[in-house]
Amino acid sequence: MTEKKEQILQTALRLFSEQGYDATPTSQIAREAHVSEGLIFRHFTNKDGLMDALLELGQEHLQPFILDISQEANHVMAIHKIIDLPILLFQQERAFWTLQISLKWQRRYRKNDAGPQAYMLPLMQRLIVALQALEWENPELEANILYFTLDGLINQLIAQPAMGGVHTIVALLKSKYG
Amino acid sequence: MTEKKEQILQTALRLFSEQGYDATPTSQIAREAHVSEGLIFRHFTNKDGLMDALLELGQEHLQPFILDISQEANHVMAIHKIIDLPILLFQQERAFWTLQISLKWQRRYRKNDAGPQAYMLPLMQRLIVALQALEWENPELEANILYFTLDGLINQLIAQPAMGGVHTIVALLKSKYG
DNA sequence: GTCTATACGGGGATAGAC
DNA sequence: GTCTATCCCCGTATAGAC
Repeated sequence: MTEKKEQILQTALRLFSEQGYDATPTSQIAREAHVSEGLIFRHFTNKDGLMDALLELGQEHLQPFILDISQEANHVMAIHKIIDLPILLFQQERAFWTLQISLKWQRRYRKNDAGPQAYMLPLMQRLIVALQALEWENPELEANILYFTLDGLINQLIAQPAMGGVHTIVALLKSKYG
Repeated sequence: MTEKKEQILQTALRLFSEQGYDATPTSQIAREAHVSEGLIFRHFTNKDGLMDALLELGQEHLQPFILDISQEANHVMAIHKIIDLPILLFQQERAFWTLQISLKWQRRYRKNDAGPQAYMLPLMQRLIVALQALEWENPELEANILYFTLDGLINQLIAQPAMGGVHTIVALLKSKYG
């Protein structure tokens, strides 16, 4: 991975997440990455290829978190880690997340229909198991509800980054589950 | 409002919500609305004007629901009506909602930063009052959490319309609040 | 109100030199 | 690996006839 190639990825990630995929011309990416436009196509074939590369990178960055939670033996800890995930990811990989989430709504990229929430499935499984173990009455439904809540939370974080009181909300949420 | 103008609006709403704003050329709108491309610009000045018209229409369609809930005197009923709103809106105004929500992620349309969730504020206010009256410990935080949950729910509905078990989830959610 | 024809610019992508 | 120059299409928008 050359420095220029990396620069392209980084710039594209920023611009795609800020402006959207369709609204970001390759010329702008090239300009802000201090790179010739042709180089983008040398490295990534076409604009779609550039996006694909970004999504793969995002997946890789996400893996450790998923793995850690899936393997967490303590049920309450597992739930709390899942609740913490939105803020954690947002702090560390904000642009990646904005991109992933906004992609859900840019239907051109339907090929990733399996993607956007597919990586969440292991977490859902772990969550259901935890709620069962803690003897909740409707583990599946409750898992769904919590999932929605966290989805709403991360959406809010992305839409309004300076949002205050997030940690209070997360704390209250944790207290509800164990 | 002539028939052709209405046809343009309807077609644009469908295509914008299915494909996104940037990914939908005016030529396609014209073709599928069985209208000349020039007519779109006669009526709406430019593509942005067309979008603005759609957003305004969406607002108008939403008003009755907001008003009804804001004026609901019974606290538990108010909460339940708010919980019902996502499914209700989704059934009646699916395309409008897909458009509104996807707009949040198509940053080109930032001028509506006040819009996307601004119309939810009255509901949040009503929700906080209701939770206070029902003597919940942290009305504001709880209102936030419920708001996130409903946001996640409507997102899920839009992303996966055939989703089963929605009503069970809504029922469980209602039982939690009164 | 509506259509046809057309202008104009910008977008993605390629060729070829270094 | 990288840049410059260039192509071509398609998207938005306008002009003018009916």
